[in-house]
Amino acid sequence: MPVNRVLRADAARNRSSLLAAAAEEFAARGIDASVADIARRAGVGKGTVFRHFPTKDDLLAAVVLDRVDELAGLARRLFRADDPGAALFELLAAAAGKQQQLDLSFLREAGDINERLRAARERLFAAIVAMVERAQAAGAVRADVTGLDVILLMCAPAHVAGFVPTASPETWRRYLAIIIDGLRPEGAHPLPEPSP
Amino acid sequence: MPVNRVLRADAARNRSSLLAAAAEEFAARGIDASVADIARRAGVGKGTVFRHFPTKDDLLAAVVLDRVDELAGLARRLFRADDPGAALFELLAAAAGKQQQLDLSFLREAGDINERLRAARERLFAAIVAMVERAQAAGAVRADVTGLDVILLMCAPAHVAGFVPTASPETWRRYLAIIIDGLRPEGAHPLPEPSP
Amino acid sequence: MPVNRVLRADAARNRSSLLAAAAEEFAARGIDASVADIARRAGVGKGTVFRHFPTKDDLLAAVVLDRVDELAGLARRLFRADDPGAALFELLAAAAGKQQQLDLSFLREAGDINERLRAARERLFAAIVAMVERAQAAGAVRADVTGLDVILLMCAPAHVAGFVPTASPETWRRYLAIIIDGLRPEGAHPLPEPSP
Amino acid sequence: MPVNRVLRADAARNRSSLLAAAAEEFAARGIDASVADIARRAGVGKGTVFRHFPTKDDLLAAVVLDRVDELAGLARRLFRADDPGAALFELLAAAAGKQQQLDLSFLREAGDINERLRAARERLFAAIVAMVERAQAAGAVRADVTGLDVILLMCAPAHVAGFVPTASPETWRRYLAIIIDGLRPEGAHPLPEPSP
DNA sequence: GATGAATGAGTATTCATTCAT
DNA sequence: GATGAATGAATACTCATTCAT
Repeated sequence: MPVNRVLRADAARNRSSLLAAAAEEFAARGIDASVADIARRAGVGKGTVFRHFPTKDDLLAAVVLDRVDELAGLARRLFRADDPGAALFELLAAAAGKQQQLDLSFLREAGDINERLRAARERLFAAIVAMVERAQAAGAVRADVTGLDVILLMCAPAHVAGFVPTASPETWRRYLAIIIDGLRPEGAHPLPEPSP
Repeated sequence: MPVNRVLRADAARNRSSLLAAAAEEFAARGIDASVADIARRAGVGKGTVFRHFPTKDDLLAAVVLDRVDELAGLARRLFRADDPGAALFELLAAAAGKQQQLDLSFLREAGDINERLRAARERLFAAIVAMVERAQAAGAVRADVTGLDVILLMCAPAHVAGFVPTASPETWRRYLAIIIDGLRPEGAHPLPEPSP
Repeated sequence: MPVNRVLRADAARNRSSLLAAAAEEFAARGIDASVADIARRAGVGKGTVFRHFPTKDDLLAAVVLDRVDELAGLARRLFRADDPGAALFELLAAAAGKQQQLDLSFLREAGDINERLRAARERLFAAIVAMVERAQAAGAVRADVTGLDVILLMCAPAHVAGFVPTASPETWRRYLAIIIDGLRPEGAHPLPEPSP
Repeated sequence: MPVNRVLRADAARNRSSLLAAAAEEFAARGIDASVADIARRAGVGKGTVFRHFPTKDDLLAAVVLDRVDELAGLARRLFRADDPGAALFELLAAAAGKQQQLDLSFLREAGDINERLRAARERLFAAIVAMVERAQAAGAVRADVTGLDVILLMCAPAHVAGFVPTASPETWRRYLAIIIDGLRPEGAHPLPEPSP
């Protein structure tokens, strides 16, 4: 049993090295980052990657799961905040900042994903929906947008800031601010198309 | 000449099949779409792709060039419109609609691109910058955004609408409307971070 | 019929352009020269190459045939020369010079070759064998070599001179001279291995 | 360490199978031998070739390096021999024998070759030059040839013997003997063209 | 007859995944 | 458990050959 314990500690250490290395590589090279590079960056053999994550996709899912879990935790904490609008916008900023490191667009692929990831995503989405409703009730967000609208739009700042790799790594904040201004009730024009 | 013409007709048909097929494949599978798949979708042999476009990158560039040229033409026409704000927003809608078919994010790779594509992109960007300034002068767009901000943000609606493939193909219009509301002077909050 | 005549003149002109262009390309790029390049150099379409020579190999064979025919003609002329040794060495020089432009090593592939080429090669070889025997009778060539030995060795000068592309195009003459000295009776040492 | 050793044993076995297979394929099909064929002959997967040799050129270089190293080692040993002429001729025989298995003509491509191969080649060439000079001083080789001449000529026997694939695999000895007779001082005629 | 567009088999190379050690 | 060697499917691209015009 102690032997087992030690091995587990090793395995756990490897697992987190791998997650960290994968996050960095996916951020830097996109979804095409190679398993070999991730293994090298984590300082383990290629085979170890596959012992922990049966598939490259599973590794990616695990990385995303980390981010989603962090966001869901933050959402839980922010839900009780005094200013519902500020709380929502803070969550959106956190989400956009995460994406700066990893395009969460992966979220969309709902089909053959990890079950745990799907669950975490649902938790996060439910939290965001609730926060949006609270912010709308407080008059901080226009009434004609849905939680899903906000979820989708929160992916935009990192995406468009990524077009200018030479810019400051905080550039996404500028575009989030513009989008948030679009989400406010003041000066809102009627929206075409229903929310999906 | 007629003989030549006829041959050209065949080749031209193949060329446009290829451009169409490539646009669809790139839209569906991203930049990693395979030349073989494009050829198959176009109903031609693999070799034919390379006869028309010496490189996969050239094919991609040609597809994007098509879109960019159309947009640049529209921009030229809209620049003289009576309502500068409406004109700009119409151009953004056209741009977002094009992207529904092809992520123009390819635009960012300024490095080793086709010379013609670079030129067309510059033309388009210059036109957008001019339209933004005109719209700002007319009070239709907030004063603290730049042409580049608008160029970047115009890529967002197609991107986020793409996350919900089951939604109406016009869903991007909803998100463009929200972003445009964020670009208006009414209710604008000061922006963090300088424009890149 | 006159029309036919004219067309034939055209065809003949194309055929010789092609042979010339092919000789140059094969000499410059080796056996991997591309049919497209040959056609371009000859100023004709690719299809025309295949009208005249059903196969790239047939084109190569035709080029070689030209050279072999020239050599066979020279051999016929030289056979009656006064000095059998000088005559043989002159023929070898002519052969080595031809190879400078086209590696005749192609001669070896006896299998699936053009029938005409095989016949021409046999004529040439027979002539060389006869000249060698005459030169041996005259004491100009050592008695223990065969015609085939001489045929094989005559391919060496161009081959080895080709290793130094920067050298004078006449460098092969130096190595032919050394080989010829090795073929002379003076200072000949007994040969190991029978002639193949 | 033993574990590592065992793995190495496997890899080493594959590496030598590959070198052997490559030598045979390159000898049989020339430089255009395909990596797939080499892999098949070696009984390994295509990927294994590239694990051992990052490039087809690297594989070719490794094959040639093997031969060149063996020759350079022999040259070092022979340099101290009593009979300088016999020593040189023995080295030439070894070189010609090696080529029977692989046309060293690859040696000529001085451009983008492996650094190790270039170094080994220089060592070998320097050794041959020294042996030639020693043999000339001893009167075993004519004074008007250079080390480079000998280097080039030593490639001829294998080349010409290769024209008769049905002959004894030792046939090259016959042609080397003739060329060596041409290199002796006895009966030497003045050479045209300078040494390259 | 001539042309060059179309074709597809073939090439070197990459990379996720498996497995012997 | 960990390692990295082996694998082979996949990819962009070339080129001899065919064929519609």
